[in-house]
Amino acid sequence: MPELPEVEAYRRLAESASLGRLVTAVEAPDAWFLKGGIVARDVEGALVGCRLVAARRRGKLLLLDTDHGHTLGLRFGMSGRLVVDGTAGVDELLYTSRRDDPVWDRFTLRLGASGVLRINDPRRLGGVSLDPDEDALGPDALGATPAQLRAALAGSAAPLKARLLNQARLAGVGNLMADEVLWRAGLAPVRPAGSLTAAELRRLHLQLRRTVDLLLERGGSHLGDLTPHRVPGGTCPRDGTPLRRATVGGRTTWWCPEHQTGAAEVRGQRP
DNA sequence: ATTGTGGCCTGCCCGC
DNA sequence: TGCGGGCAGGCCACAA
Repeated sequence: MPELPEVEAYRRLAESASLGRLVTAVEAPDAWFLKGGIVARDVEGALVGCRLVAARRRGKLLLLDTDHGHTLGLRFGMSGRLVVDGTAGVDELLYTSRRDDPVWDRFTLRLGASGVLRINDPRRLGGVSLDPDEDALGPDALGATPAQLRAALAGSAAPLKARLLNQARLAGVGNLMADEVLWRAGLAPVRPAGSLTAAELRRLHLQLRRTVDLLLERGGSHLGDLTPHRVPGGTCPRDGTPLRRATVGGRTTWWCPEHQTGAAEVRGQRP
């Protein structure tokens, strides 16, 4: 499930392997994969004959800039892989096939005479857009300042985790990383987002930064310390308490009821 | 406005 | 051995 770490790996791959190259053709066999009301001809018209000049990322959105001013936006859903000239951006993804079946190539750029940049996405949950509205996304989770994190959470009655997953508020955190960050910060996902004390906000910011760095280093959002324990019967790797499972913010959520503190404890009560 | 829900899509895994 | 039902989750439309 590509979250920030995977998409950053894709960005680095695109940057190292595709910049400066000429787009010679576009293959978009799946109309569903084109978002924002565009058709294959639109993408061709915007990109063929251009060179790729920058590979940027905002949250889970990969942005490829061209020298003619257009920007290609690539989304990977949970099962999309970026492959450039046969090199995949990440080794494996959780919750999807490890195979690289050509029929799952949903979008392809031909680069130069023989190069290929393509999205291989078994479940078609990703998509491609032209000149996407980057400011529809909040600040990137990588490098978000304490003030930006505070602003993303302030005044909200929504569950803390739901707010962390809201890409318009903070871009890049997905389900697994949210559980990992909250576990590390010792905060219950069901806490109202706006209920955090200043000390808790500092703790959350610190652990967000550390977790993003760690998962970037390890190379995947599924490589956190909590992830292996997000299974029936799983226990907290910190204190051994049986983990709790519930749907929070519409997603399967696992947390430790012992050390991830809830609203009751904030008010000085023990559950 | 904010918050919650369901559906998209399809491969994979479990239990029968 | 094959089959069917859950399940996974990023994102979006829609409802309250």
